[in-house]
Amino acid sequence: MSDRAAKDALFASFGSVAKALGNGHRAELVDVLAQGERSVDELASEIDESVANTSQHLQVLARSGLVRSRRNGTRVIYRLASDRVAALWNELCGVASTHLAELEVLATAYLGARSEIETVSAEELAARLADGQVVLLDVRPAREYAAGHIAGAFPAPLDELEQIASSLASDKDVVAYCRGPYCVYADDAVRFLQARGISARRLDAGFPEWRRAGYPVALAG
Amino acid sequence: MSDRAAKDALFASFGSVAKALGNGHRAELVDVLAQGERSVDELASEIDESVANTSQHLQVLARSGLVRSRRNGTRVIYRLASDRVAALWNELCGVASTHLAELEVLATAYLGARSEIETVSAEELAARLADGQVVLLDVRPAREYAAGHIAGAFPAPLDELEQIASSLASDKDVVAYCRGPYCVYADDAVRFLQARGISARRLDAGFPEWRRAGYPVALAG
DNA sequence: CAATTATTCAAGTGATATCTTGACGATATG
DNA sequence: CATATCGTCAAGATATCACTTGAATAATTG
Repeated sequence: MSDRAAKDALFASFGSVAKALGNGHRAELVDVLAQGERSVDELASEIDESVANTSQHLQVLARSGLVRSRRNGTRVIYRLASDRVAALWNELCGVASTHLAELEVLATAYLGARSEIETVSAEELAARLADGQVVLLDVRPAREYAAGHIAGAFPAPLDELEQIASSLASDKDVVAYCRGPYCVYADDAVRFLQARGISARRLDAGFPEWRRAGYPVALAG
Repeated sequence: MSDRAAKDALFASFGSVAKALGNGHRAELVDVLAQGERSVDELASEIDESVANTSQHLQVLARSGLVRSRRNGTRVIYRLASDRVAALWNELCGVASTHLAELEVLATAYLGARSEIETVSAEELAARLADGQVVLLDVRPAREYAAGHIAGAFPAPLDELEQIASSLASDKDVVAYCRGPYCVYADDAVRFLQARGISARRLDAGFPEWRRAGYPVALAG
């Protein structure tokens, strides 16, 4: 093989990994899988696609090494190949939001105007958690909290937020977090709480980023 | 717009950035641009593609925000939009090499067996440079050295390596570096020096990674 | 202003991706 | 073993991608 052919093959191989992420549905699959492993069926309903199509997208991700699968009874469970994949996804989102002007428009269309939603950095949150002056709410679906959450966070899935809101001590800051910076859950929670007179902020990242940054977590099992 | 349509559009937009990297030629363009800005013409000959095709690939990269261009006389000069793009590319290569089994085969086909080529980490190199016990050779093309190099490195493009080799003091360690871990130049240089009885090692990264890691560099202008 | 150089554009062709549909395979359960 | 569930496979329609070719445009030079 000539040098050029070998070089082309090498770069095509790097490219194939990017190509695997280069589809909205597959990107969303990676985003969901960053929260924890899922069956094909669950993933399909999460991204609102058919099972057959979802399965095929998962196989594309698997062929490029980004995800792995195992069988559990009649189910096949997919997971990210490693934390590095989540880190890559995160970096990709960061680059996109930095350099792609249209992204802000699309994010606003999906998430709503965020001007009134204050954020907290991971660093600040870690410090305030240590002080015990903040109530931290994990507003993701219950199973994601169960799979792992920020140390000290309370489970507060959106459909239970009403009851939880009534029991919040008024002398503490409330912070909500969810899957990541482009997830609606925390925004929805903050707006909900603000509407009831509770001032709340959102963590500017999600659980996966928090964990990768080495801050304290509580993991399942 | 429904939530689902908005969400699809958002993730498709993230995916579009990955898609831009999801082609071997575009990946190679990003790899070259990580060394510094280049004209379309230069890039085309670097990746052995037609100018028209290269131009079109560059426009794909530009549309996804990964590169920018400016005109200089009759030439159009492209550059990476920011260091974050190089970091993303680096992370992508890392994930690919970690999770894609075929990559090792392809890398060996292009770079040759690396078993006899010892590497040095950036950390170790930085320490030994401070001691003054190492001769550091930048074996990239001259213009890349000129655009910026590791502080203390000597220019040693491959076609001048013969003369340089004869003037190397024998009481110092020799380390070569080039564009990155998948660049042949440093491997070729180490093999060349070894064949003349000079024991040499290669830096396990390239100049872009060194610079991003915050180690000392000398930049043009 | 004509000629030159560097780049982009537009059109066309073959290859690849995406999604749908219906059939098939694997595992568990009565 | 029959049946249900979950996932994958295979085939086909449509859209998009990659590359080539030749023409068009932009800036510079004589």
